[in-house]
Amino acid sequence: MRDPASIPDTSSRAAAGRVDPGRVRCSSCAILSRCLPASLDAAQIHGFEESIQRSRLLGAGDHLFRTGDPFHALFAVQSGCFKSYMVDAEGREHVLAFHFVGEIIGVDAIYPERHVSSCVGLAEQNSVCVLPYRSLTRLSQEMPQLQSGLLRMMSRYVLGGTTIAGDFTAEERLAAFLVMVAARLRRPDGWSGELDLAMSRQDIANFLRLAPETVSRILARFQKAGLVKADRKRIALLNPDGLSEIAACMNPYTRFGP
Amino acid sequence: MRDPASIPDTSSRAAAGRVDPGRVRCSSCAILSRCLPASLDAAQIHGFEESIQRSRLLGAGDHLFRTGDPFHALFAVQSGCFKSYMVDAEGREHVLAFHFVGEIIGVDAIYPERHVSSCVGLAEQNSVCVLPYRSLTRLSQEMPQLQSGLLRMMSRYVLGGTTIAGDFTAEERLAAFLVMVAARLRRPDGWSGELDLAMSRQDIANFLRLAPETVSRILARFQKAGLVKADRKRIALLNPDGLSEIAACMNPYTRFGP
DNA sequence: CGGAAGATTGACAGTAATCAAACGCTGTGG
DNA sequence: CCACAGCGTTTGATTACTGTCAATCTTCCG
Repeated sequence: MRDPASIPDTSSRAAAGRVDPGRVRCSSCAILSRCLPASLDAAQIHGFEESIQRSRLLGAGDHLFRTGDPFHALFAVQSGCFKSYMVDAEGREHVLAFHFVGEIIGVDAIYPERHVSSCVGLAEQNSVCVLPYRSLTRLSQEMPQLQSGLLRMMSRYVLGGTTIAGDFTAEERLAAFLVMVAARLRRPDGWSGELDLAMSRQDIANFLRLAPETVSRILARFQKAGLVKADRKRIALLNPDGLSEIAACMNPYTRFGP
Repeated sequence: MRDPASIPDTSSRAAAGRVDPGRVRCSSCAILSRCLPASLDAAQIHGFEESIQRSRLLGAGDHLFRTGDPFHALFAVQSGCFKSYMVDAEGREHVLAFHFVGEIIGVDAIYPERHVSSCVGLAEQNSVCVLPYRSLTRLSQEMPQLQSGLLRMMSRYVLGGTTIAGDFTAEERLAAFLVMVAARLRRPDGWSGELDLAMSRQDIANFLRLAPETVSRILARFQKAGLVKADRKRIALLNPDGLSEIAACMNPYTRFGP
């Protein structure tokens, strides 16, 4: 029933970025606690809802935006997983970030007022809330909590960007990646210890500036050491503490987190 | 007259972070056009001045703050140059960023409300304006331009952080570094083409995740190719276009800048 | 003049990339 | 139902970029 993976699926469902028929209702959203309006009170959340646009649905391989597109809005991930990447002059792909549920996409485009990166959905189904930037800044003028939330959110992205940038070994980076993804995928209502990654080995490699073969090899090494059990995109963290120890050097999130 | 470089100079001048006797006067500041209040009108700048604290003077090796310090304020570099860095569990130093005149320090500490990195002055004399964070957010509520400026500034840091993070060769990273520093050091009133770097080879290496020997070697290679003329901390860019070409792959700043 | 710190240059080693091939899913078509 | 392509992943062999170790040189001060 599905098109080949290499071709964006636009036949059996609406075109990429289809507008959801229903309006956005933050107050009844399952991920409100992890989203931008989390710090607002009920009345403010209502005002927030009024200002944001409907959500967009994207299949695997559908683009949210591409390098050079004008910047109008931030996006909050409602479901699925996204990848921000740039292709350089030599044709190499550099993955800048993965975006999980509750995270905000597009902050790097505020200053240039244009998207410097491209963003694509990775999971079978992905959806975002569209947060028009003008509305956001206008609302922030009236809602100190929203302004504060925006600044805090952006501060996290500054921190997150420099985390993987450091001079670490391949093992350290991959261990940190697994620990970090586990932390960001963890739901408040418990966690089985098993990750279902939406991204390919190639994507992971491009994010960690490694070759895909190296990712496979290190994953095999981790498995032999009893740290993980990796089966394709299904990765179980058997010994999270062991991984954290390998990644001890980085991850300021966990050291100074909330 | 100066103490050895390894020992913070606290004898011949006041202690690190000495408070400047005069109050801050943004309206007559030489670097206003490159600083946060640039987008404000005269009346707003006056209000801004009232809210910020006096400036702090730091000698070479003096710390502005250290990992773990509580976060109270952002800092705007008035003169000199600063280095933000972290020391990991293995004792390796990772330079997160260099901060030049007009740039803002401390944005990564907003979210954790604690400094995750340490920040040290590199030049002989360095000074910052202290921008208490509470005052900034309060002012931003009244001044849309200031809020906008804050968000734009942070967006740049998100972008800047991911620039060097990519998978590039040592040559590409060093070339990009030189081009980037030149761009950030350039004054509106022309530029001689000569850089006077405040940081050591070791600092550059730690920023670019290279060994200091590699920095020296590549610099020698660039010199042999007629791209630069390097004499210790004095580096002349003889062929900026050639360097830009080597660094073509990165630097979204220059591709999508203002 | 002599010592110390940083920078440079050289020799060698190691980590990760590249090249190459085989494997295992998944979906297709006979 | 099973064979076969197609793609991503895994594994192996080799290469090479960059790091490490070591020595020399320069500059700066005492």
